[in-house]
Amino acid sequence: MNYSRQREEVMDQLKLHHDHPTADIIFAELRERDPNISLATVYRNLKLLSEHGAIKKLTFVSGADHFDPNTELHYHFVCNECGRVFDVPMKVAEHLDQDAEAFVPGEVTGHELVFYGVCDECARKS
Amino acid sequence: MNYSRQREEVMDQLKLHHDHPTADIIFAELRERDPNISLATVYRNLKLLSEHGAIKKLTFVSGADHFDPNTELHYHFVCNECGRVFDVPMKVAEHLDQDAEAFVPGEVTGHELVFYGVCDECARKS
DNA sequence: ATGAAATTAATAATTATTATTAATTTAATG
DNA sequence: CATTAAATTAATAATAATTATTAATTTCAT
Ligand SMILES: [Mn+2]
Ligand SMILES: [Mn+2]
Ligand SMILES: [Zn+2]
Ligand SMILES: [Zn+2]
Repeated sequence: MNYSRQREEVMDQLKLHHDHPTADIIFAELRERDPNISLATVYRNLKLLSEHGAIKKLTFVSGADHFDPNTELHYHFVCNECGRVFDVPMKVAEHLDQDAEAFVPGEVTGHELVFYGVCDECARKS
Repeated sequence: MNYSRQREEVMDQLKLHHDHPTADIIFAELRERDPNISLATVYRNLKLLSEHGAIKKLTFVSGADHFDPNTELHYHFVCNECGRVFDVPMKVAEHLDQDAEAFVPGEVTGHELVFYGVCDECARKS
């Protein structure tokens, strides 16, 4: 993987976020500093970076994928109203993979845990 | 929600599955018995049925949504090679929602837990 | 400096899903 | 049973998210 200015920009911009942005958000932000960068370039580099394990792709029940610069195993909370994605800094249940292994026709290498609910802000509105 | 023959067919066909099919698989199967059923009808009814809680929509890291006639809370194992989705009949960790609540800016109403790995069949092939 | 391989911007294509619409079906009511 | 308004359908168009194509540019080992 050669160096590219655009890839570095994508990585740097994502690292500024703690709110798990989508590709189009990163694109919109980069466009302000680099008005020639292409949306396909943002998608391609987010894909490459996640395939190389430099970032993490997060897929939830609907809409576009989200991206996380934090590749440590940790959990997320998704608001069913506004769709925002929050980190859940609780202790990771490492034992889960072993627990599951006994019930699975294969080898378990990891897990993802997502909590759903309504965030305080949305609860206040209704 | 009025009765419709097509909706009943979608529900019945999904209930025959233990392998979490996608909309296009249900469509292909129904077409054999009912050659006039439309793909949009399958999508619309899967959406309606899951909104009414009669079935469960499952979204994983890539590709199309999967559907599950079992609405009880339970976990899944996805093979990273073939993409197949297996049930994981381990005990459900009900306490997780309460554990998470302390770390979350909102109210947690549920969670989804997905295990990833390689199924035995795919492991044998490589 | 040279040149092969990698990357880009622009755009086309693809995939999964939802929306539109005119025709048909359902089900409540007289 | 006949009437009729609302729900549903098949067919198809449209949309949203993402990936592929391509010609031009950039990177980087030699
Ligand atoms: Mn995170
Ligand atoms: Mn299941
Ligand atoms: Zn919210
Ligand atoms: Zn497999």
